[in-house]
Amino acid sequence: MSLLHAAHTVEARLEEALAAEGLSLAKQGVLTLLVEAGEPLPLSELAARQSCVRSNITQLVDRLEADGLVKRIADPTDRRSILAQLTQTGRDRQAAGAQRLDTVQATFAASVARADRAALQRALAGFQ
Amino acid sequence: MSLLHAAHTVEARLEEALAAEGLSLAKQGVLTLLVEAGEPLPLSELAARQSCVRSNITQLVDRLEADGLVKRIADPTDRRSILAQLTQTGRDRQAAGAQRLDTVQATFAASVARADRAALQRALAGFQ
DNA sequence: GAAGATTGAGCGCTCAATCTTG
DNA sequence: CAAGATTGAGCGCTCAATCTTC
Repeated sequence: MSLLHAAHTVEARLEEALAAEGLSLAKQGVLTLLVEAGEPLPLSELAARQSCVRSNITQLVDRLEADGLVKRIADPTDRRSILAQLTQTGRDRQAAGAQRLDTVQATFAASVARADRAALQRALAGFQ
Repeated sequence: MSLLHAAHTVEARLEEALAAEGLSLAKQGVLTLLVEAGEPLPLSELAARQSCVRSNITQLVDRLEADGLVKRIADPTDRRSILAQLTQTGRDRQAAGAQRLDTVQATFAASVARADRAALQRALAGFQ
């Protein structure tokens, strides 16, 4: 139960760090998927990988496109599908965001005693 | 980092359990504060105890009132203040919700090895 | 002026309904 | 008919602005 409280605290700090780049965890998540893929991805593929609903991605990409971080392009192989393509700004911003996240993550990791780390991993894995 | 994922999983299950009573974690949180207080509370007091913004409580109480679980009444000691008062339905529903939460919580607690419990508590506390 | 509550706008998420293309 | 995307409505949350009361 303190799990929810702890997660809320951690999430708030990560959001705060990303806000310095004009990003959010949701936006950074999509940008990172696109960077890792190395090519444009269909919106439905993004939804599947984020295990969320398609309409969520529609709106998220709306905002990413308004920010100039992503562009919608047609899928040559299927006219129903729409691909999300990173812009150069999007690529740069993702890298900056990842850097910010790493810093915060290191702070939290340091707060967990070495002896507790394995137990924490085990316990969290058990919740899946 | 798997912390966020685990918390999301747990939260989803708790929400699902409360949905069976037409409740949510947010609604149950406010109802529980009122039950524990044993008397009507000012909206700003609810916001303070949930450590959230006042306008959040305004809208949450709007929905609770629409559900017939809570009533807004005037504060006799301060005409700026508005008190949230439980209805009988609200009291009953909170008890039912608490029961549902206990069940789910027991399930998760059982999934954590006894040996890992102390370490988990320590680690989570360190995140505050 | 400061503290109470509310409103409007926006983010992130869900669901149900719709429209186009396969 | 099924799969792609979108729209509209709603929950839960934040912030900035407003209005009333202290």
